[in-house]
Amino acid sequence: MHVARDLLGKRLARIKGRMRMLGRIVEVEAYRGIDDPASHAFRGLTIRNQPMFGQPGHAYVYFTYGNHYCLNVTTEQVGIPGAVLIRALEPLEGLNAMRRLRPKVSDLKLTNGPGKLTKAFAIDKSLNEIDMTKQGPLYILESGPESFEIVATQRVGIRDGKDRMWRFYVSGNAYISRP
DNA sequence: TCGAAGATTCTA
DNA sequence: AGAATCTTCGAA
Repeated sequence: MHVARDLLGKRLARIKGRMRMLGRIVEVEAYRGIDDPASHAFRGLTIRNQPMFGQPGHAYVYFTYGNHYCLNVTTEQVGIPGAVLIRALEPLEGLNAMRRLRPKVSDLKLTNGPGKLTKAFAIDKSLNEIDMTKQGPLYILESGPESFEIVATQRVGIRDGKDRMWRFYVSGNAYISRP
């Protein structure tokens, strides 16, 4: 599947006019509720994790380490927390805009991490809770038939919950955050 | 109200 | 290997 970003480029890194960015989802991680100690929802509902308890198919964007936004897509029915963290994309369209937003970085490193791809796609908390199942500023697209192997590993950057193999990536893809 | 940690990234 | 950087959370 793909992530699409449509923006009107109002002096955003000097991008003018209508701009569209597209990336293929090549790495994700799953997060759940009170049964998942690595999840933001582990200790119940808070202001930050509210979207995780909301409608499925919506964006959950959070800010971390004082610098970075991370993009999740919610997965479960209302009242049941769950989300998928988008960890890496393969850039497909709008490469020039991404290069503007992440200067001095090779194309391979444009979107190969959760904080990097939000920077390259100009995603911040203003897009929190947006419906990603419908065309709009940020949405998910079916990518048509593809053939690839999926690798499952431990999730990255967590303390607890390492026993779960809930990180998934496209085998051999060059845009993975780490091998 | 305050202290600590964090689903990270960049630089040395 | 270590700093940067600030929001969110939970305990006091």
